[in-house]
Amino acid sequence: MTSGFEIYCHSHTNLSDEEIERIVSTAIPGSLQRNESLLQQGQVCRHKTFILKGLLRTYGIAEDGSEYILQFSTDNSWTLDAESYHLQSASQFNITAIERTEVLQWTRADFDRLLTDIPALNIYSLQLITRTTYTGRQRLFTTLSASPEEKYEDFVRTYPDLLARLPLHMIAAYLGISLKTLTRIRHSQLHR
Amino acid sequence: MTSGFEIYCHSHTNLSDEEIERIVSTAIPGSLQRNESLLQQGQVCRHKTFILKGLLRTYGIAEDGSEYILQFSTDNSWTLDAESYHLQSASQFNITAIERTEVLQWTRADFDRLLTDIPALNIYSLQLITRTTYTGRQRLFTTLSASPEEKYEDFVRTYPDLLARLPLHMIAAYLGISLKTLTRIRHSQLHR
DNA sequence: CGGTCTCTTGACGGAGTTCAAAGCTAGTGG
DNA sequence: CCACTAGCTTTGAACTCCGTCAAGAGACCG
Repeated sequence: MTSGFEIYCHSHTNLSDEEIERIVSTAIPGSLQRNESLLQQGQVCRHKTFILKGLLRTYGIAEDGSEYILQFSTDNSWTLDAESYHLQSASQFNITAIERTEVLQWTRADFDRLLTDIPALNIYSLQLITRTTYTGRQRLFTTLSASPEEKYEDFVRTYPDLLARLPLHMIAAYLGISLKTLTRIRHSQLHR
Repeated sequence: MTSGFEIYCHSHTNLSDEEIERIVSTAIPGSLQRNESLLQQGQVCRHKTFILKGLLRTYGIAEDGSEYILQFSTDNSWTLDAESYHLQSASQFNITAIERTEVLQWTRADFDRLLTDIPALNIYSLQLITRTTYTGRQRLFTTLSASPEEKYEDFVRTYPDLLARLPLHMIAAYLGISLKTLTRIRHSQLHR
């Protein structure tokens, strides 16, 4: 059986078939219902997760109880709370399924062993974390500098495919604006 | 001559004296006047930079010309535009000295060789980038969720030492609020 | 078909921004 | 060493955009 993960590895890494097979053999498959959580605030993030299909959000809860979304993760990408995973500390964030989601997971111990044994995986991991840093910077700059309208336009440009799969209030929670403002922007853009 | 860099390496890494010496021997020392730039928007970031003493800011310019600060970097820390450095692409950001600053720099080629040859340096680099990712997340969440007042309090808590070294308009540009609002907050906090 | 979730809209209030002016400070050059 | 200037900080007035509250219509799911 050739899974989506194997196809992904072939096109994004230099891993050999044997290496991929070894990686897959230690993976734990799982699936999440809509609204089911992969990780909750206060828990330790014990797995590295690859998303075969579906949609997750990583979010934190502000003091007043409102939700702010740091990241959406969809098909063929990785998700975890890096800090909690590496330090085995309590996570401040939640990761929850927006749609039914199929995942592969690795425990820290298993994945560390793979990293030690497979140099190509190590290189790929490094690329990944580097890219994460870039997009994070970009996101921070936009969040700081852009107006609500610019943020929305940027979101549409960057994630056109997500637009249809997300309720508006989550887009608002991602952009850091109120639902009201988001609706207002969308309304004003119709009349152009 | 034992430089601040060597002392730093001893306390923060597992590098041996010989390794440290090798690293230092390929470094290019430099110094920046107040307001002098290490990197300007559009240039390629050709060096990895360690700050011996001083204070730098990394910032971007929004479309309307205003400045937003992504990061302050001070004594015994590293700075660069990671994306520009790794991809040798044009940087979107500027890095400029706030105070007179003494640095050590390595070219990409030299540092890559060091990384290949010295495993302990590799491990340290990985820790560093991992920590960068954490703080970036934290920053994003605060930027999204906190009120201007909370942001300021958080800044004071996190960087008490920087407070005295920075003009207020830079703190405002870091927090993403107007100078006016920052003054108002500081004023209101006096009367408590 | 009933209920929950989602989206839109209106009225209102307020926090933050912009613009402008003026006092203060510190660094520079004569 | 002093005078001067440029940059820094504060403050005021007016405005505007965004958020909160509230209500209602529509869509989707069980």
